[in-house]
Amino acid sequence: MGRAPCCSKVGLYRGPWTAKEDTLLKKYIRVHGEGNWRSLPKKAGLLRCGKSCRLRWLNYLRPDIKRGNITPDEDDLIIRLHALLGNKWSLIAGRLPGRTDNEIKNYWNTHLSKKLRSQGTDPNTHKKLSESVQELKIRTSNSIKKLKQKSKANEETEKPKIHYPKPIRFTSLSSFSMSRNGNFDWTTASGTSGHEGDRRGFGTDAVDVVPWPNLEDEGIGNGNGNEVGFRISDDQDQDFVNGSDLECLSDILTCSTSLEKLYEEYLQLLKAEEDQIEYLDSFAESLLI
DNA sequence: AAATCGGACAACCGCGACATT
DNA sequence: CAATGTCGCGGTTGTCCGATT
Repeated sequence: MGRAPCCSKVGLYRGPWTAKEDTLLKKYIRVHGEGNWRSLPKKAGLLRCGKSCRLRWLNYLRPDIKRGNITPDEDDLIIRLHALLGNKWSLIAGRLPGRTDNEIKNYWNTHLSKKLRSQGTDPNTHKKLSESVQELKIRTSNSIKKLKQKSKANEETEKPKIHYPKPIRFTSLSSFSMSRNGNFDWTTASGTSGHEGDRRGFGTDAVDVVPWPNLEDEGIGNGNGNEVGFRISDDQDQDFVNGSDLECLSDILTCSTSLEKLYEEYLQLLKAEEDQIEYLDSFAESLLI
């Protein structure tokens, strides 16, 4: 249950601080020191709430504040610390003398997150965006392989059926993103490719591909519980029993061979990074002590 | 020259943690 | 132990200002 906002009191100023207010605040703190923010405004002759005074002092008036000109070294440090600590701006600021949490937060939101994105890195997870996409592609091809096997089995046991093409509903792989907690963001996955006109990869065939977060249930996942992939929805399985569907799949499966190679390389990279992650973990612990 | 847009950053707000009564 | 007060944090909003149309 939240308390009433302290700045809603009638008669208190809000918005940008004037030079006069700054002077009053600095003068008061120089004499009496920081703290007692609740009573400070009254004593200092300011018509501001204590929170506002505290913020103004910590983020702007404090004498030891460095302003602007964040160096490439600081850039790098912020990125590394963010990778370790997440949005713990005060902790990050604590490692950067003269920088405030607010400044770092703003700098992150306006500069660094864009910089990382432009480098193909997810600013929330610090993982390569292409890796996320690659993983999804691999899982898709695995799903299709399974489906192909299933279709073959069906062919052997059932008479061929004629199925008319249905409009495709295939979500664009390139539009996935990772959320802060490491899950994929499916809300962005429909978008432009969700309409009937977009039939990339599957020709005119009817495939309804839906998010499939529980790959482990099918023995496909690697057991870490964080995987997301595709499955072809059950009610569409029958659409794959005719030959034309499988022809379309062959292109994808050819592609999946090279994806398997890429996946091998990816696993090797992961292995190589394990040592580095171990080092970073111990570094993070040292920061939090 | 005016309008619009977008980046940068200061300031606000809600809430949780902790301290005090 | 519960109620209340204070502080600090992180997310969001508002405003300023330069660039672009």
